[in-house]
Amino acid sequence: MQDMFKGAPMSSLPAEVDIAVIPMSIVDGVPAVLLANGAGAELALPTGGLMAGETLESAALRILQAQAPVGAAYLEQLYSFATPAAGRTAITIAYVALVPGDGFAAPLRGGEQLVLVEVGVPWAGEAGGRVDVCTPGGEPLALVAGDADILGQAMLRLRGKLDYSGVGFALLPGRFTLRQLQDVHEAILGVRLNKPAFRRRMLDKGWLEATGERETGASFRPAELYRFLAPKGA
Amino acid sequence: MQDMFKGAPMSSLPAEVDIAVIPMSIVDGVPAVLLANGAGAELALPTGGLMAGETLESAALRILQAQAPVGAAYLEQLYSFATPAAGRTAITIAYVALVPGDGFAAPLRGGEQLVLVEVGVPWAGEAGGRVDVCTPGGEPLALVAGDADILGQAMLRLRGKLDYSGVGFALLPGRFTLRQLQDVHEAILGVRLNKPAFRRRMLDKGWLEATGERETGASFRPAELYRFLAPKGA
DNA sequence: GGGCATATATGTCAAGTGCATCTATCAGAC
DNA sequence: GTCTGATAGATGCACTTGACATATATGCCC
Repeated sequence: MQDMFKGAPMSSLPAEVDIAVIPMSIVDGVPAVLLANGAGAELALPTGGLMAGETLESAALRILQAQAPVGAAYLEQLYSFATPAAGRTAITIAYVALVPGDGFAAPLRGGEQLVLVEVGVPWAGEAGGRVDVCTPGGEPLALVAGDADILGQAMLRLRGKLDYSGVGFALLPGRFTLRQLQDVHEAILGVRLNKPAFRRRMLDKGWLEATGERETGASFRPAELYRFLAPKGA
Repeated sequence: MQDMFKGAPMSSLPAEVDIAVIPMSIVDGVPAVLLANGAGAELALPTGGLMAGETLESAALRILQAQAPVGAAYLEQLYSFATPAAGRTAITIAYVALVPGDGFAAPLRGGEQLVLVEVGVPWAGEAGGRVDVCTPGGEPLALVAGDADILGQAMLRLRGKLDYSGVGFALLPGRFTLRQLQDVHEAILGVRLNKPAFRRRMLDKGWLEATGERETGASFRPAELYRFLAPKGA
Protein backbone atom coordinates (compact mmCIF):
# COMPACT_ATOMS: atom_id res chain seq x y z
CA MET A 1 0.00 0.00 0.00
CA GLN A 2 2.81 2.33 0.81
CA ASP A 3 4.84 1.05 -2.11
CA MET A 4 2.25 2.48 -4.40
CA PHE A 5 3.67 5.92 -3.70
CA LYS A 6 7.27 5.11 -3.04
CA GLY A 7 9.48 6.77 -5.58
CA ALA A 8 6.55 7.90 -7.65
CA PRO A 9 6.96 11.40 -9.06
CA MET A 10 4.92 13.71 -6.86
CA SER A 11 3.62 16.28 -9.24
CA SER A 12 1.43 18.78 -7.48
CA LEU A 13 -2.15 19.08 -8.47
CA PRO A 14 -2.96 22.55 -9.76
CA ALA A 15 -5.52 24.05 -7.45
CA GLU A 16 -7.44 27.23 -6.98
CA VAL A 17 -6.26 29.19 -3.96
CA ASP A 18 -8.62 31.57 -2.20
CA ILE A 19 -7.97 33.78 0.78
CA ALA A 20 -10.75 34.37 3.29
CA VAL A 21 -10.35 37.27 5.68
CA ILE A 22 -12.10 37.67 9.01
CA PRO A 23 -12.28 41.38 9.84
CA MET A 24 -12.70 41.30 13.60
CA SER A 25 -13.03 44.01 16.19
CA ILE A 26 -14.67 44.70 19.53
CA VAL A 27 -17.89 46.71 19.16
CA ASP A 28 -19.86 47.67 22.25
CA GLY A 29 -17.89 45.21 24.31
CA VAL A 30 -18.69 42.26 22.08
CA PRO A 31 -16.57 40.53 19.42
CA ALA A 32 -17.86 41.51 16.00
CA VAL A 33 -16.95 40.71 12.41
CA LEU A 34 -17.78 42.23 9.04
CA LEU A 35 -19.43 39.90 6.55
CA ALA A 36 -20.08 40.44 2.89
CA ASN A 37 -23.72 40.40 1.91
CA GLY A 38 -23.60 38.66 -1.44
CA ALA A 39 -26.31 38.70 -4.05
CA GLY A 40 -27.61 35.39 -2.80
CA ALA A 41 -28.57 37.09 0.47
CA GLU A 42 -26.19 34.76 2.23
CA LEU A 43 -23.57 36.13 4.54
CA ALA A 44 -20.00 35.09 3.88
CA LEU A 45 -16.49 36.12 4.81
CA PRO A 46 -14.71 38.50 2.44
CA THR A 47 -12.91 36.17 0.08
CA GLY A 48 -10.81 36.52 -3.01
CA GLY A 49 -8.36 34.62 -5.14
CA LEU A 50 -4.61 34.57 -4.83
CA MET A 51 -3.04 36.41 -7.75
CA ALA A 52 0.31 36.09 -9.46
CA GLY A 53 3.30 37.44 -7.57
CA GLU A 54 1.49 37.81 -4.27
CA THR A 55 2.43 36.42 -0.92
CA LEU A 56 -0.42 35.09 1.17
CA GLU A 57 -0.29 38.05 3.50
CA SER A 58 -0.27 40.66 0.76
CA ALA A 59 -3.22 38.92 -0.86
CA ALA A 60 -5.10 38.93 2.43
CA LEU A 61 -4.38 42.62 2.85
CA ARG A 62 -5.53 43.39 -0.67
CA ILE A 63 -8.75 41.43 -0.30
CA LEU A 64 -9.44 43.03 3.04
CA GLN A 65 -8.97 46.54 1.76
CA ALA A 66 -10.97 45.83 -1.40
CA GLN A 67 -14.00 44.31 0.28
CA ALA A 68 -13.84 45.84 3.76
CA PRO A 69 -11.62 48.94 3.78
CA VAL A 70 -10.97 49.11 7.48
CA GLY A 71 -7.68 50.97 7.38
CA ALA A 72 -4.89 49.55 9.48
CA ALA A 73 -5.28 46.02 10.70
CA TYR A 74 -3.12 43.30 12.19
CA LEU A 75 -3.19 40.20 10.02
CA GLU A 76 -2.57 36.69 11.23
CA GLN A 77 -2.91 33.47 9.33
CA LEU A 78 -5.46 31.16 10.86
CA TYR A 79 -5.94 27.90 9.02
CA SER A 80 -6.00 26.34 5.58
CA PHE A 81 -8.32 23.72 4.26
CA ALA A 82 -9.10 22.00 1.01
CA THR A 83 -12.48 21.20 -0.47
CA PRO A 84 -11.74 18.20 -2.64
CA ALA A 85 -13.74 17.83 -5.81
CA ALA A 86 -13.54 15.50 -8.71
CA GLY A 87 -11.72 17.74 -11.11
CA ARG A 88 -9.68 20.31 -9.27
CA THR A 89 -9.30 21.01 -5.61
CA ALA A 90 -9.97 24.41 -4.10
CA ILE A 91 -7.77 25.62 -1.26
CA THR A 92 -8.94 28.27 1.15
CA ILE A 93 -6.54 29.98 3.52
CA ALA A 94 -8.18 31.95 6.29
CA TYR A 95 -6.69 35.08 7.82
CA VAL A 96 -7.81 37.05 10.84
CA ALA A 97 -7.66 40.83 10.60
CA LEU A 98 -7.77 42.54 13.97
CA VAL A 99 -9.16 46.02 13.52
CA PRO A 100 -8.50 48.62 16.21
CA GLY A 101 -11.14 50.63 17.98
CA ASP A 102 -13.91 51.96 15.80
CA GLY A 103 -12.30 50.89 12.54
CA PHE A 104 -15.57 49.33 11.43
CA ALA A 105 -17.37 52.68 11.30
CA ALA A 106 -15.86 53.87 8.02
CA PRO A 107 -16.48 50.77 5.89
CA LEU A 108 -20.02 50.49 7.21
CA ARG A 109 -20.75 54.13 6.30
CA GLY A 110 -19.55 53.56 2.74
CA GLY A 111 -21.87 52.00 0.23
CA GLU A 112 -20.23 48.63 0.71
CA GLN A 113 -22.28 45.50 0.92
CA LEU A 114 -21.13 44.87 4.46
CA VAL A 115 -22.97 43.66 7.51
CA LEU A 116 -21.80 43.93 11.09
CA VAL A 117 -22.51 40.83 13.11
CA GLU A 118 -21.82 40.00 16.72
CA VAL A 119 -20.11 36.76 17.64
CA GLY A 120 -21.43 34.67 20.48
CA VAL A 121 -19.15 32.02 21.90
CA PRO A 122 -21.20 29.22 23.46
CA TRP A 123 -18.21 27.38 24.91
CA ALA A 124 -16.10 28.32 27.89
CA GLY A 125 -12.36 28.49 28.18
CA GLU A 126 -10.40 26.85 25.39
CA ALA A 127 -12.82 24.07 24.66
CA GLY A 128 -13.33 25.18 21.07
CA GLY A 129 -16.21 24.72 18.71
CA ARG A 130 -18.33 26.76 16.44
CA VAL A 131 -19.88 30.09 17.34
CA ASP A 132 -23.20 31.83 16.87
CA VAL A 133 -23.63 35.06 14.99
CA CYS A 134 -26.41 37.57 15.36
CA THR A 135 -27.24 41.14 14.45
CA PRO A 136 -26.43 43.91 16.92
CA GLY A 137 -30.13 43.75 17.71
CA GLY A 138 -29.81 40.16 18.78
CA GLU A 139 -31.49 38.31 15.89
CA PRO A 140 -29.63 35.13 14.96
CA LEU A 141 -28.16 34.85 11.49
CA ALA A 142 -27.17 32.02 9.20
CA LEU A 143 -23.72 31.71 7.70
CA VAL A 144 -22.29 30.00 4.68
CA ALA A 145 -21.47 26.42 5.57
CA GLY A 146 -18.06 26.20 7.17
CA ASP A 147 -17.74 29.83 8.10
CA ALA A 148 -19.05 29.22 11.60
CA ASP A 149 -16.21 26.78 12.16
CA ILE A 150 -13.65 29.25 10.85
CA LEU A 151 -14.98 31.91 13.19
CA GLY A 152 -14.80 29.45 16.05
CA GLN A 153 -11.18 28.73 15.25
CA ALA A 154 -10.48 32.45 15.18
CA MET A 155 -12.00 32.96 18.61
CA LEU A 156 -10.09 30.00 19.96
CA ARG A 157 -6.83 31.36 18.60
CA LEU A 158 -7.45 34.77 20.10
CA ARG A 159 -8.28 33.33 23.49
CA GLY A 160 -5.16 31.26 23.50
CA LYS A 161 -2.78 34.00 22.46
CA LEU A 162 -4.38 36.83 24.39
CA ASP A 163 -2.36 36.95 27.55
CA TYR A 164 1.08 36.10 26.30
CA SER A 165 1.29 37.68 22.87
CA GLY A 166 -0.17 41.16 22.79
CA VAL A 167 -2.76 40.46 20.10
CA GLY A 168 -5.23 42.31 22.28
CA PHE A 169 -3.50 45.60 21.57
CA ALA A 170 -4.25 45.23 17.87
CA LEU A 171 -7.90 45.75 18.80
CA LEU A 172 -7.22 49.07 20.51
CA PRO A 173 -6.24 52.50 19.22
CA GLY A 174 -2.66 53.67 19.70
CA ARG A 175 -3.47 55.22 23.07
CA PHE A 176 -5.92 53.59 25.39
CA THR A 177 -6.92 53.32 29.02
CA LEU A 178 -6.51 50.25 31.14
CA ARG A 179 -10.28 49.95 31.28
CA GLN A 180 -10.44 49.74 27.48
CA LEU A 181 -7.78 47.07 27.54
CA GLN A 182 -9.71 45.15 30.13
CA ASP A 183 -12.89 45.44 28.07
CA VAL A 184 -11.11 43.87 25.11
CA HIS A 185 -9.86 41.01 27.23
CA GLU A 186 -13.26 40.42 28.75
CA ALA A 187 -14.93 40.42 25.35
CA ILE A 188 -12.52 37.87 23.92
CA LEU A 189 -12.35 35.64 26.96
CA GLY A 190 -16.07 35.86 27.65
CA VAL A 191 -15.58 36.33 31.37
CA ARG A 192 -15.49 39.25 33.79
CA LEU A 193 -12.05 40.03 35.14
CA ASN A 194 -10.94 41.50 38.42
CA LYS A 195 -9.85 45.07 37.97
CA PRO A 196 -6.87 45.46 40.35
CA ALA A 197 -5.44 42.09 39.43
CA PHE A 198 -5.77 42.79 35.72
CA ARG A 199 -4.10 46.17 36.14
CA ARG A 200 -1.16 44.69 38.04
CA ARG A 201 -0.71 41.83 35.63
CA MET A 202 -0.66 44.11 32.60
CA LEU A 203 1.70 46.64 34.13
CA ASP A 204 4.05 43.90 35.33
CA LYS A 205 4.42 42.53 31.82
CA GLY A 206 6.39 45.62 30.83
CA TRP A 207 4.41 46.05 27.63
CA LEU A 208 2.79 49.33 28.60
CA GLU A 209 4.12 52.84 28.79
CA ALA A 210 2.23 55.61 30.52
CA THR A 211 1.96 58.61 28.26
CA GLY A 212 1.09 61.10 30.99
CA GLU A 213 -1.97 62.15 29.01
CA ARG A 214 -5.49 61.52 30.22
CA GLU A 215 -8.69 60.69 28.48
CA THR A 216 -11.10 63.56 27.90
CA GLY A 217 -14.83 63.92 27.77
CA ALA A 218 -15.61 61.70 30.71
CA SER A 219 -17.86 63.04 33.41
CA PHE A 220 -15.68 61.49 36.07
CA ARG A 221 -12.05 61.13 36.92
CA PRO A 222 -10.19 60.64 33.62
CA ALA A 223 -8.03 57.58 33.21
CA GLU A 224 -4.44 57.73 32.10
CA LEU A 225 -3.63 56.82 28.51
CA TYR A 226 -1.12 54.07 27.88
CA ARG A 227 0.80 52.96 24.84
CA PHE A 228 1.85 49.49 23.73
CA LEU A 229 5.58 48.91 23.53
CA ALA A 230 6.35 45.35 22.40
CA PRO A 231 5.98 44.31 18.77
CA LYS A 232 2.42 43.47 17.96
CA GLY A 233 2.80 40.08 16.39
CA ALA A 234 4.88 37.77 18.51
CA MET B 1 -5.86 52.27 -5.42
CA GLN B 2 -8.56 50.25 -3.82
CA ASP B 3 -10.91 50.93 -6.70
CA MET B 4 -8.61 48.96 -8.91
CA PHE B 5 -9.92 45.79 -7.31
CA LYS B 6 -13.42 46.76 -6.43
CA GLY B 7 -15.93 44.60 -8.18
CA ALA B 8 -13.29 42.97 -10.34
CA PRO B 9 -13.88 39.27 -10.91
CA MET B 10 -11.58 37.47 -8.50
CA SER B 11 -10.57 34.40 -10.37
CA SER B 12 -8.15 32.33 -8.41
CA LEU B 13 -4.72 31.73 -9.75
CA PRO B 14 -4.03 28.03 -10.30
CA ALA B 15 -1.17 27.07 -8.06
CA GLU B 16 0.82 24.03 -7.12
CA VAL B 17 0.06 22.82 -3.64
CA ASP B 18 2.65 20.88 -1.67
CA ILE B 19 2.39 19.41 1.79
CA ALA B 20 5.47 19.36 4.01
CA VAL B 21 5.39 17.08 7.03
CA ILE B 22 7.55 17.39 10.13
CA PRO B 23 7.88 13.96 11.74
CA MET B 24 8.75 14.87 15.30
CA SER B 25 9.44 12.81 18.38
CA ILE B 26 11.50 12.83 21.55
CA VAL B 27 14.66 10.74 21.26
CA ASP B 28 17.02 10.47 24.22
CA GLY B 29 15.29 13.36 25.91
CA VAL B 30 15.77 15.73 22.99
CA PRO B 31 13.31 16.85 20.29
CA ALA B 32 14.17 15.12 17.04
CA VAL B 33 12.82 15.11 13.50
CA LEU B 34 13.24 12.88 10.49
CA LEU B 35 14.55 14.55 7.35
CA ALA B 36 14.75 13.20 3.84
CA ASN B 37 18.23 12.95 2.43
CA GLY B 38 17.70 13.87 -1.19
CA ALA B 39 20.05 13.20 -4.04
CA GLY B 40 21.45 16.70 -3.73
CA ALA B 41 22.81 15.79 -0.32
CA GLU B 42 20.66 18.51 1.17
CA LEU B 43 18.37 17.72 4.04
CA ALA B 44 14.74 18.64 3.61
CA LEU B 45 11.39 17.90 5.18
CA PRO B 46 9.35 15.10 3.65
CA THR B 47 7.23 16.85 1.05
CA GLY B 48 4.77 15.85 -1.61
CA GLY B 49 2.07 17.24 -3.80
CA LEU B 50 -1.62 17.41 -3.05
CA MET B 51 -3.51 14.99 -5.24
CA ALA B 52 -7.04 14.95 -6.56
CA GLY B 53 -9.76 14.13 -4.07
CA GLU B 54 -7.57 14.47 -1.02
CA THR B 55 -8.11 16.62 2.02
CA LEU B 56 -5.03 18.33 3.39
CA GLU B 57 -4.84 15.98 6.32
CA SER B 58 -5.17 12.83 4.26
CA ALA B 59 -2.46 14.10 1.94
CA ALA B 60 -0.19 14.81 4.88
CA LEU B 61 -0.81 11.32 6.21
CA ARG B 62 -0.09 9.75 2.83
CA ILE B 63 3.13 11.69 2.37
CA LEU B 64 4.25 10.87 5.88
CA GLN B 65 3.67 7.16 5.48
CA ALA B 66 5.26 7.10 2.03
CA GLN B 67 8.43 8.92 2.95
CA ALA B 68 8.73 8.22 6.65
CA PRO B 69 6.57 5.23 7.65
CA VAL B 70 6.39 5.93 11.35
CA GLY B 71 3.13 4.16 12.05
CA ALA B 72 0.60 6.04 14.11
CA ALA B 73 1.08 9.77 14.46
CA TYR B 74 -0.89 12.79 15.57
CA LEU B 75 -1.14 15.31 12.74
CA GLU B 76 -1.64 19.02 13.22
CA GLN B 77 -1.58 21.71 10.61
CA LEU B 78 1.10 24.28 11.26
CA TYR B 79 1.32 27.03 8.68
CA SER B 80 0.94 27.78 4.99
CA PHE B 81 3.08 29.98 2.83
CA ALA B 82 3.40 30.91 -0.78
CA THR B 83 6.54 31.31 -2.81
CA PRO B 84 5.48 33.74 -5.52
CA ALA B 85 7.08 33.34 -8.90
CA ALA B 86 6.47 34.96 -12.24
CA GLY B 87 4.38 32.25 -13.79
CA ARG B 88 2.64 30.20 -11.19
CA THR B 89 2.75 30.37 -7.45
CA ALA B 90 3.66 27.40 -5.30
CA ILE B 91 1.84 26.88 -2.01
CA THR B 92 3.35 24.82 0.78
CA ILE B 93 1.28 23.74 3.74
CA ALA B 94 3.25 22.44 6.69
CA TYR B 95 2.00 19.74 9.06
CA VAL B 96 3.51 18.49 12.28
CA ALA B 97 3.37 14.75 12.90
CA LEU B 98 3.92 13.84 16.54
CA VAL B 99 5.28 10.31 16.72
CA PRO B 100 5.01 8.39 19.98
CA GLY B 101 7.85 6.77 21.81
CA ASP B 102 10.35 4.95 19.65
CA GLY B 103 8.35 5.29 16.46
CA PHE B 104 11.44 6.50 14.64
CA ALA B 105 13.25 3.19 15.03
CA ALA B 106 11.35 1.33 12.33
CA PRO B 107 11.66 3.86 9.49
CA LEU B 108 15.35 4.35 10.27
CA ARG B 109 15.98 0.61 10.11
CA GLY B 110 14.35 0.38 6.72
CA GLY B 111 16.28 1.27 3.62
CA GLU B 112 14.68 4.70 3.58
CA GLN B 113 16.73 7.76 2.81
CA LEU B 114 16.03 9.21 6.20
CA VAL B 115 18.23 11.05 8.67
CA LEU B 116 17.50 11.60 12.34
CA VAL B 117 18.42 15.08 13.52
CA GLU B 118 18.17 16.68 16.92
CA VAL B 119 16.55 20.06 17.28
CA GLY B 120 18.16 22.71 19.42
CA VAL B 121 16.05 25.64 20.49
CA PRO B 122 18.25 28.69 21.11
CA TRP B 123 15.46 30.86 22.48
CA ALA B 124 13.73 30.67 25.82
CA GLY B 125 10.05 30.62 26.61
CA GLU B 126 7.75 31.63 23.78
CA ALA B 127 10.05 34.14 22.15
CA GLY B 128 10.12 32.25 18.89
CA GLY B 129 12.66 32.14 16.12
CA ARG B 130 14.52 29.58 14.12
CA VAL B 131 16.21 26.52 15.54
CA ASP B 132 19.46 24.66 15.08
CA VAL B 133 19.71 21.08 13.93
CA CYS B 134 22.54 18.67 14.51
CA THR B 135 23.28 14.98 14.32
CA PRO B 136 22.81 12.83 17.40
CA GLY B 137 26.59 13.10 17.67
CA GLY B 138 26.38 16.85 17.95
CA GLU B 139 27.65 17.98 14.55
CA PRO B 140 25.64 20.92 13.18
CA LEU B 141 23.75 20.44 9.94
CA ALA B 142 22.45 22.71 7.22
CA LEU B 143 18.84 22.72 6.12
CA VAL B 144 17.04 23.74 2.99
CA ALA B 145 16.29 27.45 3.17
CA GLY B 146 13.11 28.08 5.07
CA ASP B 147 12.94 24.74 6.82
CA ALA B 148 14.68 26.11 9.92
CA ASP B 149 11.89 28.66 10.25
CA ILE B 150 9.22 26.00 9.85
CA LEU B 151 10.85 23.90 12.54
CA GLY B 152 10.99 26.94 14.78
CA GLN B 153 7.29 27.52 14.29
CA ALA B 154 6.63 23.89 15.14
CA MET B 155 8.57 24.13 18.39
CA LEU B 156 6.81 27.36 19.27
CA ARG B 157 3.43 25.78 18.65
CA LEU B 158 4.28 22.78 20.80
CA ARG B 159 5.52 24.91 23.66
CA GLY B 160 2.39 27.00 23.59
CA LYS B 161 -0.06 24.12 23.50
CA LEU B 162 1.81 21.77 25.79
CA ASP B 163 0.19 22.41 29.13
CA TYR B 164 -3.38 23.00 28.17
CA SER B 165 -4.00 20.72 25.22
CA GLY B 166 -2.50 17.30 25.72
CA VAL B 167 -0.28 17.32 22.64
CA GLY B 168 2.46 15.96 24.85
CA PHE B 169 0.66 12.63 25.12
CA ALA B 170 0.95 12.16 21.37
CA LEU B 171 4.69 11.80 21.92
CA LEU B 172 4.25 8.93 24.37
CA PRO B 173 3.14 5.33 24.02
CA GLY B 174 -0.33 4.38 25.17
CA ARG B 175 0.88 3.60 28.67
CA PHE B 176 3.60 5.64 30.24
CA THR B 177 5.06 6.65 33.55
CA LEU B 178 4.91 10.12 35.01
CA ARG B 179 8.66 10.37 34.62
CA GLN B 180 8.34 9.75 30.87
CA LEU B 181 5.69 12.43 30.67
CA GLN B 182 7.93 14.84 32.52
CA ASP B 183 10.81 14.03 30.19
CA VAL B 184 8.65 14.95 27.22
CA HIS B 185 7.65 18.23 28.80
CA GLU B 186 11.21 19.08 29.70
CA ALA B 187 12.43 18.30 26.20
CA ILE B 188 9.83 20.51 24.56
CA LEU B 189 10.03 23.37 27.03
CA GLY B 190 13.79 23.25 27.28
CA VAL B 191 13.79 23.60 31.05
CA ARG B 192 14.05 21.29 34.03
CA LEU B 193 10.83 20.86 35.95
CA ASN B 194 10.17 20.12 39.59
CA LYS B 195 9.06 16.55 40.11
CA PRO B 196 6.41 16.80 42.85
CA ALA B 197 4.89 19.96 41.38
CA PHE B 198 4.72 18.43 37.91
CA ARG B 199 3.13 15.28 39.27
CA ARG B 200 0.50 17.23 41.20
CA ARG B 201 -0.30 19.48 38.26
CA MET B 202 -0.77 16.59 35.85
CA LEU B 203 -2.89 14.51 38.20
CA ASP B 204 -5.06 17.52 39.04
CA LYS B 205 -5.92 18.06 35.38
CA GLY B 206 -7.94 14.87 35.36
CA TRP B 207 -6.41 13.70 32.11
CA LEU B 208 -4.67 10.68 33.54
CA GLU B 209 -5.92 7.32 34.64
CA ALA B 210 -3.82 4.95 36.67
CA THR B 211 -3.82 1.52 35.10
CA GLY B 212 -2.57 -0.34 38.16
CA GLU B 213 0.21 -1.85 36.08
CA ARG B 214 3.86 -1.09 36.68
CA GLU B 215 6.83 -0.73 34.42
CA THR B 216 9.15 -3.70 34.22
CA GLY B 217 12.85 -4.19 33.79
CA ALA B 218 13.99 -1.37 35.99
CA SER B 219 16.56 -2.11 38.64
CA PHE B 220 14.70 0.06 41.12
CA ARG B 221 11.18 0.64 42.28
CA PRO B 222 8.94 0.37 39.20
CA ALA B 223 6.74 3.34 38.38
CA GLU B 224 3.03 3.05 37.81
CA LEU B 225 1.76 3.18 34.25
CA TYR B 226 -0.84 5.81 33.37
CA ARG B 227 -3.14 6.28 30.42
CA PHE B 228 -4.32 9.45 28.74
CA LEU B 229 -8.06 10.06 28.90
CA ALA B 230 -8.97 13.29 27.10
CA PRO B 231 -9.01 13.52 23.31
CA LYS B 232 -5.57 14.07 21.95
CA GLY B 233 -6.17 17.01 19.70
CA ALA B 234 -8.16 19.70 21.42
C1' DG C 1 -18.88 73.46 47.71
C1' DG C 2 -21.30 68.82 47.52
C1' DG C 3 -22.67 64.68 44.98
C1' DC C 4 -21.34 61.19 41.89
C1' DA C 5 -19.03 58.04 39.08
C1' DT C 6 -14.89 56.19 38.08
C1' DA C 7 -9.70 55.72 38.47
C1' DT C 8 -6.03 54.21 41.32
C1' DA C 9 -4.01 52.10 45.44
C1' DT C 10 -3.87 49.00 49.49
C1' DG C 11 -4.82 44.84 52.41
C1' DT C 12 -6.30 40.27 53.00
C1' DC C 13 -6.95 35.59 51.85
C1' DA C 14 -6.90 31.31 49.04
C1' DA C 15 -4.63 28.64 45.51
C1' DG C 16 -0.70 27.30 42.95
C1' DT C 17 4.37 26.59 42.54
C1' DG C 18 9.05 25.48 43.87
C1' DC C 19 12.05 23.15 47.02
C1' DA C 20 13.67 19.96 50.52
C1' DT C 21 12.83 15.84 52.79
C1' DC C 22 10.91 11.53 53.94
C1' DT C 23 9.21 6.82 52.96
C1' DA C 24 8.45 2.83 49.73
C1' DT C 25 10.04 -0.70 46.59
C1' DC C 26 12.61 -2.91 43.25
C1' DA C 27 17.36 -5.41 41.59
C1' DG C 28 21.64 -6.92 42.59
C1' DA C 29 25.92 -7.54 45.57
C1' DC C 30 27.56 -9.87 49.50
C1' DG D 1 18.80 -13.35 54.20
C1' DT D 2 20.62 -8.76 54.48
C1' DC D 3 22.59 -4.68 52.83
C1' DT D 4 23.08 -1.14 49.31
C1' DG D 5 21.91 1.79 45.61
C1' DA D 6 18.62 3.97 42.83
C1' DT D 7 14.36 5.81 41.78
C1' DA D 8 9.13 6.21 42.66
C1' DG D 9 5.84 8.40 45.24
C1' DA D 10 4.24 11.36 49.20
C1' DT D 11 4.53 15.10 52.68
C1' DG D 12 5.61 19.65 54.75
C1' DC D 13 6.66 24.41 54.12
C1' DA D 14 8.14 29.06 52.21
C1' DC D 15 7.00 31.97 48.50
C1' DT D 16 4.55 33.83 44.68
C1' DT D 17 0.33 34.77 42.19
C1' DG D 18 -4.13 35.92 41.75
C1' DA D 19 -8.98 37.06 43.22
C1' DC D 20 -11.78 39.82 46.16
C1' DA D 21 -13.00 43.64 49.15
C1' DT D 22 -12.15 48.10 50.59
C1' DA D 23 -10.28 52.65 50.85
C1' DT D 24 -8.60 56.95 48.71
C1' DA D 25 -8.09 60.26 44.74
C1' DT D 26 -9.84 63.10 41.01
C1' DG D 27 -12.40 64.74 37.53
C1' DC D 28 -17.40 66.75 35.92
C1' DC D 29 -22.02 68.44 37.00
C1' DC D 30 -25.34 70.62 39.99
